[in-house]
Amino acid sequence: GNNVFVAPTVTPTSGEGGGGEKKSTINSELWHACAGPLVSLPPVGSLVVYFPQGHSEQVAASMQKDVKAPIPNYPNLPSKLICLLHSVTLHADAETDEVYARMSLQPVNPQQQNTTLLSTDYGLKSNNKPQPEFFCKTLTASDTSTHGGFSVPRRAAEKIFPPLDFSMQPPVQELQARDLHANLWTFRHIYRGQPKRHLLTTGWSLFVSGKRLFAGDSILFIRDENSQLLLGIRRANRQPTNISSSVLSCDSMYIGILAAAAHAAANSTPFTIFYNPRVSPSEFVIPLAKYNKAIYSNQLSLGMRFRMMFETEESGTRRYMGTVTGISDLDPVRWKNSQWCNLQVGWDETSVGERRNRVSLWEIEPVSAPFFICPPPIFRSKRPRQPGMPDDEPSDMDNLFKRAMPWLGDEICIKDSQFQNAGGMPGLSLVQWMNMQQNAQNPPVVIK
Amino acid sequence: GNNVFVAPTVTPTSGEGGGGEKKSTINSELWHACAGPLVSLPPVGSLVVYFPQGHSEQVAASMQKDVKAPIPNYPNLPSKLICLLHSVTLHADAETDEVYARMSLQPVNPQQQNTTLLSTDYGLKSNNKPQPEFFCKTLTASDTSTHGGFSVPRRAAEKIFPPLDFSMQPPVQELQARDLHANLWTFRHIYRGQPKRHLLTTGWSLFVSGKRLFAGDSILFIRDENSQLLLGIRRANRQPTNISSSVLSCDSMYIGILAAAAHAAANSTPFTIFYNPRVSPSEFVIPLAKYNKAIYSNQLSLGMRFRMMFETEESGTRRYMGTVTGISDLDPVRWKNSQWCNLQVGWDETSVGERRNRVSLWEIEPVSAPFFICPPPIFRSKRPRQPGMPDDEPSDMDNLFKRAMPWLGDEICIKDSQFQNAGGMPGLSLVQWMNMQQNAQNPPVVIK
DNA sequence: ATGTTGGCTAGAAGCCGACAA
DNA sequence: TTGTCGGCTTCTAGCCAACAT
Repeated sequence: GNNVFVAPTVTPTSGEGGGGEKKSTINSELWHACAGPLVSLPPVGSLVVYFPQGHSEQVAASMQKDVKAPIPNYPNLPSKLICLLHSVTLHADAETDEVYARMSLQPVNPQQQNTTLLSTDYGLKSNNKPQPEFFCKTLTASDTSTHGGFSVPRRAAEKIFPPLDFSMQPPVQELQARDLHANLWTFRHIYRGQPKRHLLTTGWSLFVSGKRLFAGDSILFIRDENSQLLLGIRRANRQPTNISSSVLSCDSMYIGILAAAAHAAANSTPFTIFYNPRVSPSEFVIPLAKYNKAIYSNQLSLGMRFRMMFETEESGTRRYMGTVTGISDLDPVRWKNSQWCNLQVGWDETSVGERRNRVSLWEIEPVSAPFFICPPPIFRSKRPRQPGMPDDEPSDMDNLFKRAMPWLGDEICIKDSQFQNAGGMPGLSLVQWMNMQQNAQNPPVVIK
Repeated sequence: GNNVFVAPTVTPTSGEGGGGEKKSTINSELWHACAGPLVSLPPVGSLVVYFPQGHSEQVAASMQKDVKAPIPNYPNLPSKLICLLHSVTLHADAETDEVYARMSLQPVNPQQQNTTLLSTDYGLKSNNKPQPEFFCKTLTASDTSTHGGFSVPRRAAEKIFPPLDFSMQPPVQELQARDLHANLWTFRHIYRGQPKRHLLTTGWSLFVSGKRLFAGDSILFIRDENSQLLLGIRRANRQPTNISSSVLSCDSMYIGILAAAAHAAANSTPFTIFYNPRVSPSEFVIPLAKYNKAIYSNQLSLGMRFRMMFETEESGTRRYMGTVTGISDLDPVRWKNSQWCNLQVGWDETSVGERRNRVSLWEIEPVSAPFFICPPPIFRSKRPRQPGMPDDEPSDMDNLFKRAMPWLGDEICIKDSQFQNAGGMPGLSLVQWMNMQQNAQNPPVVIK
């Protein structure tokens, strides 16, 4: 194809405009490994849809508090903003290793669309980056106790760690791995016991106490492209971290988010947001192409069946089946006609930990296609799907879409200042698109 | 006097309006001991002057970042707001034990002054609350090392701790003290060694590691009114704590503060702020009476000599002499005619750690009085003042002011809805006062 | 294949007075 | 009066294989 220039999602510096928060030197593969398999950041230079409501909910989730407060209305702040994504930098909290991304967004002013709006010459999301070799293990009580070391899953040790010299008795080596802040950690890796197993001994307890890990937290190791060992952590869903920064009230935080977005929207100036994938209940910066694909391709209806990806314990993915049980605004007063999490859903398997009961249209894969009532059997996967098994290949529906509407692919390439080439709907100007949004808020929705 | 009802500065609940941040169960004496001897919170129900600029600077100080960013202008947000102080609750950060206060402020709308604006029937600042017995010690290397315990200053142990049974050999007892979160800490208190000294042994190291204390940090003990032992900590000025909350950009924080204040000012609705006394470079919520006393009583001039209180190492106070070297806005663009920190000053003693080079008029005590060139010798303290000695009794100038203008006392009592009784200038209505503020921003200033 | 436990040991934590400052 | 140190003791951290699941 035309993927001659590959723009990395991460820009190594963050020194523009309002920034200066902190320089990003984070390894991108490690960041994504920590963020989880479902998190993908929109490519720099592309158009995205920003939902202030979802942004607020991220703040709400990081406190343990609901919004519903005497927050001023921003009548000029719509429930969604189309923005140009200027930059994305990856970060990790110095205290907790929590990963987050800093994005600079510039609201697109319809009047300016024919000027040099899309002056960045390209923005590309490479979907075919190889998933790096990695493993993820949830720490047991024994792993975190002071009594011993870390028991390494056999597969993991053989896949990720440098091979041991098995002529030694017992086989031992020194392991070195860098964390998100590029700090080096050293472990003694030994293969011993009856039956034999891989263990990390000396150095392990320093790591556990240094990172303040507890049973239930997870550790993950990956090898980067230079086959250097990297390590990250994921904490269990403990009580929200930032009880409050002791310097800023929750109210001010909410207001700050909304005021910043409203001001940026009014002036078409860039603003800065933080996206914390493991705190946010749902993404709130969506590639415009993904949004359009979902809104204009899916026949949405009550009772509709769909599938949706979730993350597994071991950082894999699997799909769950669900049914749309309601279509309504999450906050009909403040965010009327927002499409962010406006679907109430039920799940086929109620078994394991409660799943979200509100999702957005672009998060789900309808099982009834807009063009076929049921996909022809020839497109179905050969082996029967097993519940609980990893399910990583693209879904049948994805393939269907790609055949039916090749212009809606996952790869977006912006080559000039034309709206439609930046992810917009084909044949529509941005002004037309936004008029559609205002006049008919849920265009192709059919309520049975 | 008429101090029949004594309103505590702390309201035990915080469940009003936009609140719900966290319930405050903090011991007021301990909070103030941790905050330091110079921190006094305005009484609930009184009028205060709020400086958005100072509030911004508190946020700036808690990050390591200057403001100067693409922050929208709030043309309707003046450099100072007169507010009714609805509530004050005391808090302590769960992670760091940092103390801070949550204040609910309602901007006073001049049009409403004759209505039920001051419906709270009183608001009283009792200045004669006895300073509780306390001591404060900066931890040494030995105190924080794992090699031993804590060496208790002799005076401190005898004044604060329960008396030992000196018939025992050696005298020992178990000590229990609660921290700001009401957690109980237990220490073995022993009097031994050659020469004899008070030590905390068993339990001490748990405390040090639990609170993550290092040499240079301070610990303080007080006895509350029930002679229960309480303990607090004060950290040395390490790098700012909240590097950023990983969920909110600095920009949004600044904007949030300003937008919240602007919205509240426009609608005369309450808003919430956090005041962190050990982070803020200077108070930004000033009792209106204190402000007026300073603005209308002090003949301000370049080269003026003054004294100002500072906190000592051991949490005492002493005064330093200084000279006004300049009068200018700290930020003439954004905060024109703000009186917050608009005095540039130099200090007589340049010796110990750099003192602030910008202060506000209400923080200083002019040495040349408006009524006397030099106070008559009869008012002078009998014993000569020694530099470096604690200096706790009211200054001569304070006494002079109290004799000359008894209505400007430290105790403010609001009995009805009259502006002047709530701390305003005698004989002036609030509208007149605000007009003065707008027309002649620095009324009695004389530039030589 | 891997979580937990008892046994053992090396080394850190921690109590003490000596000795300054 | 109190900070630091050497000496000594105690106890936990931490390595090991056995055993259980």
